[in-house]
Amino acid sequence: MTMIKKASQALYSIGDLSKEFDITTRSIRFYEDQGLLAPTRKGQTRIYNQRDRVRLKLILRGKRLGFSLAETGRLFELYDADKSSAKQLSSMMALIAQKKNELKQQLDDINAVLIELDDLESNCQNILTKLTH
Amino acid sequence: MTMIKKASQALYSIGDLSKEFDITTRSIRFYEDQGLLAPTRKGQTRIYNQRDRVRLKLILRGKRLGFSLAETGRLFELYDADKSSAKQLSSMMALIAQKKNELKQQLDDINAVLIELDDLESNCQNILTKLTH
DNA sequence: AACAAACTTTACGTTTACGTAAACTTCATG
DNA sequence: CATGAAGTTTACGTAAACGTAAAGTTTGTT
Repeated sequence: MTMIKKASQALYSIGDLSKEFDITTRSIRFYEDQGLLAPTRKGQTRIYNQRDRVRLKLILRGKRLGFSLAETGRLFELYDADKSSAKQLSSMMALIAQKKNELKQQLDDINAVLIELDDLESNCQNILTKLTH
Repeated sequence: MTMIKKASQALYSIGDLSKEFDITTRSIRFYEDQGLLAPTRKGQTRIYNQRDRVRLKLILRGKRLGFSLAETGRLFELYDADKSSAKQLSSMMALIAQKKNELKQQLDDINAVLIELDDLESNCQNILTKLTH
């Protein structure tokens, strides 16, 4: 409930995070189950630090983008991945390039829908003005 | 399999569309089941016209954006909706505004991820050059 | 001490978006 | 005419992402 502080390290309970991001504790535990979070424990109780919190934020951003949890997990792996071998690195860059392409496609899609909605909106506005006039 | 023409109206079989958009016929029938498509019939067989095809394209664009089929359905309804009453129109415009906000949020999200991926990419490129050098 | 609030695990249920198989009809063609 | 390709319906199965109890522990407060 109250934020736990310990040597200038901000710590959070599962309830803290569920309130902050307006999700259920069930969801947070599920993300852990799927390997996307790994809070420490104090006894049985989960303790989340700043990094965990950022991860959770990233998970939710991914969801807004229509990423599956598995996809978001793969992105996490990309960040944490072993960058020691050239082979690793180039297969990694291929993945990055692919993701970038998907996202660019998504950008185009969104812009298209936005234009259509703008169109529809001004159309509605027009009819409305005529109606109330 | 061959495209059916009839007085300059382009018509398609379910197989045509499944090939064109690289999806299964099962999916197409499912979209119909959910009320997103309504092809005419020739006997038992579904016949899709240009409008159906466009709709299908929009469904798939929606999917790329992470829309549920229900959401896409609601968008379709927006387009087709009754624009006769001022009440209808304004509640409709509220919906449009909401969707626009969601999409703008999504735009921001995508741009953020793209920047991060660019970052990660150049990072990788850097290490790779040093490694192979 | 007792009580509520917040935490825990376990486990079955639910929705969405199809996959997959079975069993059938229709149609062009060798 | 049979046979293969493409269409149909019906129906059960499945993965993802949780929802929703149930049943128990821990902790701070009255």
